[in-house]
Amino acid sequence: MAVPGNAERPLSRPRRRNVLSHQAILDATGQLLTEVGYGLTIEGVAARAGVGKATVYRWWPGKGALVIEALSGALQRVPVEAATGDLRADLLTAVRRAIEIFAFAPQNAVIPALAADLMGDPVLAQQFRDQLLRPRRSVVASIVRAAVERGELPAELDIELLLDLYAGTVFYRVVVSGEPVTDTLAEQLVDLLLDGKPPLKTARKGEESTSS
Amino acid sequence: MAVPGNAERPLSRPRRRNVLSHQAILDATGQLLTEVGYGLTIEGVAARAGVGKATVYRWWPGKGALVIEALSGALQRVPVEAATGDLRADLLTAVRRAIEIFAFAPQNAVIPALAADLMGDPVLAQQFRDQLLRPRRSVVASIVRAAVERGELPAELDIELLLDLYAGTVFYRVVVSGEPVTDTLAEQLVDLLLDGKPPLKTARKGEESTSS
Amino acid sequence: MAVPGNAERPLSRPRRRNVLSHQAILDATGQLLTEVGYGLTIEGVAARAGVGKATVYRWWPGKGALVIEALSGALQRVPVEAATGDLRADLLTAVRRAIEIFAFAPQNAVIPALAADLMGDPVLAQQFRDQLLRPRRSVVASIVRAAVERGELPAELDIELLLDLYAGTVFYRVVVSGEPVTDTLAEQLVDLLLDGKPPLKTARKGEESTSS
Amino acid sequence: MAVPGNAERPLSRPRRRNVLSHQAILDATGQLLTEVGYGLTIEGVAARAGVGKATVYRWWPGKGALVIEALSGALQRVPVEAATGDLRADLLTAVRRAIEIFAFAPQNAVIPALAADLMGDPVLAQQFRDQLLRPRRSVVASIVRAAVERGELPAELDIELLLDLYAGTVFYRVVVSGEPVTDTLAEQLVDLLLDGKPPLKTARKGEESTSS
DNA sequence: GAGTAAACGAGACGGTACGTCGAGTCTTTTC
DNA sequence: GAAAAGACTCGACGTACCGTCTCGTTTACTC
Repeated sequence: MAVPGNAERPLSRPRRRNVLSHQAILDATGQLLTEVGYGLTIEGVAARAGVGKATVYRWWPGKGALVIEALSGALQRVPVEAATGDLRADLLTAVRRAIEIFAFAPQNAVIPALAADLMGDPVLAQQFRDQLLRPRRSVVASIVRAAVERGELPAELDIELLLDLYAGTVFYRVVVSGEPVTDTLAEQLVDLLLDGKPPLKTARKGEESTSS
Repeated sequence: MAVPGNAERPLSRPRRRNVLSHQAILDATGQLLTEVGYGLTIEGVAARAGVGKATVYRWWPGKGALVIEALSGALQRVPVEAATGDLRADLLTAVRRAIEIFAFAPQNAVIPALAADLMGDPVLAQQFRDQLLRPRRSVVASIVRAAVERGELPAELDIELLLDLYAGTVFYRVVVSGEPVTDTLAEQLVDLLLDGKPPLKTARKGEESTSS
Repeated sequence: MAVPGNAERPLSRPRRRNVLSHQAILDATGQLLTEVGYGLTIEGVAARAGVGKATVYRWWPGKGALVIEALSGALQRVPVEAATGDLRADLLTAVRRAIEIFAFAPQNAVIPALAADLMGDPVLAQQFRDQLLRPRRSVVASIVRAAVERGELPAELDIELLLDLYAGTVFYRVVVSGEPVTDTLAEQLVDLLLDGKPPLKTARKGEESTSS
Repeated sequence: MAVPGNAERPLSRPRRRNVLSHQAILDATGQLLTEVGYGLTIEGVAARAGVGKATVYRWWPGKGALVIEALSGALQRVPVEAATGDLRADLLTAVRRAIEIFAFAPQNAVIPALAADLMGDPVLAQQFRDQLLRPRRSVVASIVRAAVERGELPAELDIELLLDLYAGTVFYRVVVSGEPVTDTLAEQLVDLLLDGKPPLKTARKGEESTSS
């Protein structure tokens, strides 16, 4: 692959960047995301990071890309819970995780705002899906795929759609319909996806609601 | 419509609003929504409507409320397709309708952007749900409720969740995951919701994709 | 002239402007001119005046026009010394005045910098000449013209050139050649202009020098 | 040069001694002076010269010094017209030369801008006068001095002032008063300086005007 | 049908942030 | 060991909108 002898030399573009500034910008972005959400400004990030605005613009085309990279960094520092091998339990964990992220995490308002920006910028959308979405989806996808291989689920299962079903429902409740998001919801979703059981208005257990 | 005499007399307050300006503002908002989307500005609306900015602010607290009212007006001018009584067919129509709105309508990017604004403004969220969401949901809800009463669906069916399931999945595909939104998706969703059939990667028919 | 009945209606452009802001901007400009000279910034002027930048740009196209107007206001507050009727004395006063302005006034560096900007902006040049230059020149011109009418100077005297001769010499010494500007210079110039006496290296009296 | 045997290696890289870079910088400065005038930037010069900004700053303290040196180089390549020995003719030539430089040369706007910078920087002023001004002035000064020695002009003539008189008048007309600069002006100036004739509004011959 | 008070168009106001440019300094890489 | 390349902080640019606030001017309700 590489030319023998000087394999480490990046011939095309060395692109020297100041690692300290770079990290300070991402840290400042992370802080401001929790403080003011997606309404943060590049000017504010630069000031917080002790950096010139131009330095931010040199490396990121805009707020969206910057936020995605900052979230991506935070994401990688969150450990992935190990799969137990129990499909129902693992899927329930995944749904609860989605509920946690979309409904209760402190910066849960960031994702909808960011998502809205994706609609008009395919490049940004690609970056978002590659850096933020795919890593998380692939964790659940491999759990489901293993179950398929064990014969617990149909061979032709549309795994991507399964993922969209539970994540989309939770997301939509939080962002659009405002219906309550409780742990019962997680169970209803798993029952539907694994057993085809239609969602019933059974007695609810936890009654946490979004409401924010 | 107007009762001759004093039909337009507001009961409580001498709300002497200029009906022409009011409508001009809503019209301008509608035009700008299709032209530049949710990125429209109050300044632009006022200019387009031939109206002072203060007149806009006098009647609407901000961009969100204005857009909701404009969309609501447009919504009322769209006729509701009659229910056939065939549950599967009517539900399929509803899903296709959601796909149409979220994925293919010219201003489909408006809803996510507006939704993002709802996260930080409960009053606006209430307005959105009352004026835009509930009317559409109640159409489908009554279709489903009729089927429940006919015994075609379980008595305890969680209708709200059913609505969130298909709408959320479509919305999430368009806005977040970017997975393709095709007519096959509509059939998969209906199969799952009515028959509990897990979504399979069967041969797809229509292969329209979102692409935006 | 005006249509009877509504004579007071300004038909063209009323152009409401906030007099307080307007004056605060000019005052701030004047202060900053003495403090930092022509290197002042619009941003600094706006901040000092407690005004938004846009307000400055609304009424002035740029730094040059703003500075001219500020200087013009200051100029009008300086009383014009009365002509004595003694041509030599009055002209000497005028030359000394030019020396004062170009060589010793606190903001004497402003005029050259401003003048340099005039070279590329005919509109600004016109404004400068109308508002700053002409008022001062016309004072001296009328003194000289009176002397012409009394027969003390030739009827065909090129008064404009006379003005350029002494002002230009002083200006050039200060700005370009750096030669000393003393009171002897004033006398040499008057001797040359009134009597045609060539400038001699006579014993100098005052030996003030520019040097700044 | 230093290394024996392969002294002819200038083609490999813009390397080594300053000579190549140095000249490239001066050339680029000259080009940009004619293209954009004194508004050129160090960044632009460096880019045009194919040189890093730091290289420019290593050898020149700023834009002013760089421009002076570039102009000085150009000046030396202009041949000095020989003196005829006819004082009036030679002086007329000198005045016309000043008119040419200040009013009609393509970069005539450079000198005022540069001059404005001199006001705040005595070191730069000294450099300007040594490298640009003195060479030209000494040419005319020696012509006049020769006439003094021949007895054609008074022994005590203040030659420096004479130079400032005509150069300053021309400069001032172009930069400040905007009065027309024609060939008649040259004759009026010479008449005044040599014969003490006051400037008259005689019929003008050439009516070229500055207009810039 | 006159008086009057609101709502109106127009747009100026103090602000915030935008994204760009250049200054002058500093660091890394290359020859 | 000089210098190319260019990243860095800083500050100002001129623009766009924000939401508030006068201005006179309609208008249409009240008396």
